[in-house]
Amino acid sequence: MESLNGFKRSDFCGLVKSSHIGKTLSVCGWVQRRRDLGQLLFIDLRDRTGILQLAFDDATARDVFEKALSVRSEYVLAVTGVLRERSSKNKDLPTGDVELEVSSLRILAVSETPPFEITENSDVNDTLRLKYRYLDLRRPDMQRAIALRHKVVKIARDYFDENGFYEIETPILTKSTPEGARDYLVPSRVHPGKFYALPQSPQQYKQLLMLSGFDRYFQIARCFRDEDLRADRQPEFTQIDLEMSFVDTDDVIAVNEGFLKKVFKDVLGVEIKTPLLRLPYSEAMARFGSDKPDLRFGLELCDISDLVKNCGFKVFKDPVEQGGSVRCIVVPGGADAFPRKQIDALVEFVKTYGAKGLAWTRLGKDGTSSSFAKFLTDDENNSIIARSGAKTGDLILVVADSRDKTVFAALGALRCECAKRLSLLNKGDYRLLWVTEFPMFDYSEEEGRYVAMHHPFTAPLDADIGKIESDKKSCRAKAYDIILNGTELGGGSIRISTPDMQETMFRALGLTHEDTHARFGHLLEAFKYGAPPHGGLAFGLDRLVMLLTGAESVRDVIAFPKVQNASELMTSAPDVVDKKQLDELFLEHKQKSED
RNA sequence: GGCCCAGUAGUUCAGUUGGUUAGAACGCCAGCCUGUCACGCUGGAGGUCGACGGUUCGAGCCCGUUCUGGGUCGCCA
Repeated sequence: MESLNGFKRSDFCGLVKSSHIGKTLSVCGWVQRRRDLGQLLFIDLRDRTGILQLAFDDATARDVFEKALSVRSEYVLAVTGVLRERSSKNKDLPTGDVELEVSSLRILAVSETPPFEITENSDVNDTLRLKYRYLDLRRPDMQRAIALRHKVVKIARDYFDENGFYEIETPILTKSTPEGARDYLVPSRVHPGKFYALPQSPQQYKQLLMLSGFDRYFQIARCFRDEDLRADRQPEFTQIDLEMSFVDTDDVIAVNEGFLKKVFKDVLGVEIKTPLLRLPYSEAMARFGSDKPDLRFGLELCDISDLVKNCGFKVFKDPVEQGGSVRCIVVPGGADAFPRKQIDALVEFVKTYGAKGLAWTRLGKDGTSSSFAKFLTDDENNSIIARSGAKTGDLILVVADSRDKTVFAALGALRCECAKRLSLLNKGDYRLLWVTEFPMFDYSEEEGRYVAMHHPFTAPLDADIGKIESDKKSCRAKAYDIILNGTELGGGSIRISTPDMQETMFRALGLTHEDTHARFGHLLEAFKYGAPPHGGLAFGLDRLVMLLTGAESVRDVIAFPKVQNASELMTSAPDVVDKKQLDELFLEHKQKSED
């Protein structure tokens, strides 16, 4: 192996231009491919910018040529030579007009044959990719994703700086709070038996920074939640987190629309029209069955409860009587697009969302078939078709349930599934919107009480202040989510900024005075000293980058992600630790408490 | 915690009704080759069919359990 020994890189491989022809260049990188023609040898050298062809000629530089013969895939080279025009050009390569005639070759590192080829969009299974993540990251598409992620972070820093935000770090070792996700806990050595929690978000700290008078804060914040993973959910993730003083909903929305506009322009060259659409939560649910609607296609929900509330079909009639609803979507052309077998699959699909079944009517060109028409009168059937706007060739899909929540969940998911099956989702189509006026409270079946839908520091709508304790069900919050193509990109709220209101909120959540003060005493105490009205928002950086790159999982835009069981395949974290480490944390505590 | 999908050579996959010695492509190794660029040609090496158990005269294939990875429901203020 050789050292650099005075070698200085003059250029990156992928950035070499035809205008450099005749100049002596020095480049370094990894061997992508070797083509041995006998007395002529080509090596494609790769760095993060791209590929440059190196040429070795036995006749003109025998020593270098013979050295080059030993080179294999992924060896690390530093070479110097004169750039020359190729006799035959490669149109597929940005540097395809030129090649480097190598006069000096240093082999800086050898490499074993990698367990998979380092190529664009390689189709290797995730286990292997993640075990050798450092090799996976060499692939050009991964390099681009990570570079794009850097660019988004850079835009965030520049944009929020230009708009008067300070970047301020908040602690990683912090205090566990109830409400919300499971915390990751870190045992304290100095305080045996006590634990830090890793932050689920910097929520309380950023609010306190507003109280401290910093006016505008942002942070590229690592957050931790000990919950099960999904394609768009990692236990450890990054937020672009921000908070502003003396603002209401419109102010927070405006500054963040500016940020999104800039990101889309600078990263994708896409012009986003602002102000963005805003949908109240209730309308989003009624029209799309979701608080994160995908607006790239229609298939809107239609409420037919009133048309079937007196019908003879118990499956429709009973849910309406029990306070639920009957709703449908119309799939244009669905009568032909979805044969019986596919409809059966859709029936199974909605069951995973708790629906008991899926009723349907196919308005085929050669006649109508239906799973429920025979139970209704002609008038009832016709009124459903009229209300839904279904035409010949369409398919009507109906979900009935005694709980609206289930109807929305099933139909909301079903409309996305149908869109996917009909290929209605166009790449390059970016539909952003705000969902606003979320309910303040959500009833938790598990806990048998109302919990904060957003978090307990969220302020109610001015019009609903009186409902916090008296009418939880219809009390709305100054909370807003930013949605892109059916994915929640971020969310935030205007916060409660007076101790009275905060105490009222905790009381409404059924927390005792003792609980409240043990867990949030610092916040309540702080609010006594003059908090400005404030609010903010946090973007999921991973999700934003995922959508910008077109990746299907946040794993593809995180350098070292975790797998579904929250372990990391490369390092095998989490892992057992030495007994000595454990004893320091727990044994001494145990002995003390036994004394 | 539930449901669904996948696991065969280094990689991506094929493998018929359960039947002789498990195949292909790429990669790897060797030889030949002066204009390749997914170089080409010739030859070669390479397999605990994820693991364990069962059914069977016989299992990559059928059954059970389990492990690993993925998707998803619950969960994720």
